[in-house]
Amino acid sequence: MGKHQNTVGSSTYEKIKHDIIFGQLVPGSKLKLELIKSQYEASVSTLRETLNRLASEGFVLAEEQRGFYVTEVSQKDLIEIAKLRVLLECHALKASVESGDDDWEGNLVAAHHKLQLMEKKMIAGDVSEKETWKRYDWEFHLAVIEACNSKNLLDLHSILYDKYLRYQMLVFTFRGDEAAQEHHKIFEAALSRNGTEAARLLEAHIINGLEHTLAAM
Amino acid sequence: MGKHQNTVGSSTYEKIKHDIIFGQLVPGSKLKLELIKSQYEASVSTLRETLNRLASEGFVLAEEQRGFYVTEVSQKDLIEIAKLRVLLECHALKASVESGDDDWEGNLVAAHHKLQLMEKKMIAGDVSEKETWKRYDWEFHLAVIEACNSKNLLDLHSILYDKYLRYQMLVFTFRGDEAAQEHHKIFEAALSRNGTEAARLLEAHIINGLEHTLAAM
DNA sequence: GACTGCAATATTATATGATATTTTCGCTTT
DNA sequence: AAAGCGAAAATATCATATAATATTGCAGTC
Repeated sequence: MGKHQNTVGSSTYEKIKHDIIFGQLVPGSKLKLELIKSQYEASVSTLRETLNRLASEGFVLAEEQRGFYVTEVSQKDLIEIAKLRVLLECHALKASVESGDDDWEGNLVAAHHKLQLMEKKMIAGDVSEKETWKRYDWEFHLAVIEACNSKNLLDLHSILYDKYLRYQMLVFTFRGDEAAQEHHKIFEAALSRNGTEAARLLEAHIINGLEHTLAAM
Repeated sequence: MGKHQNTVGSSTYEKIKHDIIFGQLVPGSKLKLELIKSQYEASVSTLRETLNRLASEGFVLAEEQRGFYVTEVSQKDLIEIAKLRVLLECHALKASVESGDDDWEGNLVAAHHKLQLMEKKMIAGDVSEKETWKRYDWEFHLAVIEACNSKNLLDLHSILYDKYLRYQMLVFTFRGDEAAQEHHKIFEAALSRNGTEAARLLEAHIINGLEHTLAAM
């Protein structure tokens, strides 16, 4: 399954989104078209398409007739996002745990296993694979809620996750063993179909991450 | 405060979104660029910007290298949207009722009053101002939750409301007195700062609307 | 005779550079 | 200071060129 050929549009979308989330494009900075044109090797129109998409997802601010800006960050915004993530992700978790089938379980076990391996590496001091860790964390959280049976909910969650991630990357300090244990407990509760408990643990996990990030801002 | 001059981009965005919500553009139909170019009097680039925005909001499906389509409708999708609206709007309501100040109350009273007037008209048989009714309904629901203190939440809600509205318009049959009474009860509970009760009523209101719409599909 | 595979053609989407508007900013004048 | 006036810079829009997909028509095969 080769990754399918990319259009200029979709690959600049990925690149710019990535650069916003990982802090290469600093919050509040102006995205002058001529400037980023050379940086991302795409024409003005293509960039405008991309920036419009990112604007409606909330990563970019589009000011009518005066250009595009990387969305600002603030403690208030982070708190809002964390709370929304709790609301949506816990809701999805409960639904998912109730209706997940064997495929769901298999996927979840695999995702947890991979995440755990990566966490061990990072706890041991190897922080070189930040991006892979991020992907595994994402895949784990997605695997838990994937059986929630609502595409709309998963789509919203995906954007919230990325916004939350952006704040984590902003202050990047790995929470280490603590977060790993939380993941493990969520995993166990979900697998034993204890939705209420899993949701409680997930909420604590997100709020702990929030406080960790807030403290570092 | 005159409505500020519109760019071609933002006005075609409004128009196309409107035409999707109100059914002028039929679900599943292809949005061929050359065709809609003449229809909306904008260039291909401008249209692509617009369609990309609508795609990330979920009103349009963008299929890489094979164009844009009006998002399909389905009962499953409607149910998902209604459930999400319950989740987000009830949450926002409780927060709003807890922290709303005098301005919030004033706004809410005004919005409810206008909606009530319009509902009386419509119950009396005048269905000519569908669009105005829609706006007042929106303004009322927004007024209730506006003090929730989360821009992120309000933004998500706004899109969900429009998606829900699209289904209502699809089968348009006014629920009349029933809905009007529900609105009134929600209003009273919110004003008397009974968040739990107001949320319960709001949930019932949305679910009743859902069932009404499902039955008519 | 219907079906499959392939090549030529037409249609459509994507991407670009050029042009028209609008905003920004420094300079002058009051 | 504040307001008014350009020149410069940036954004918004467009028409066109390029690349991809869909369609059609024709051979060869079962």
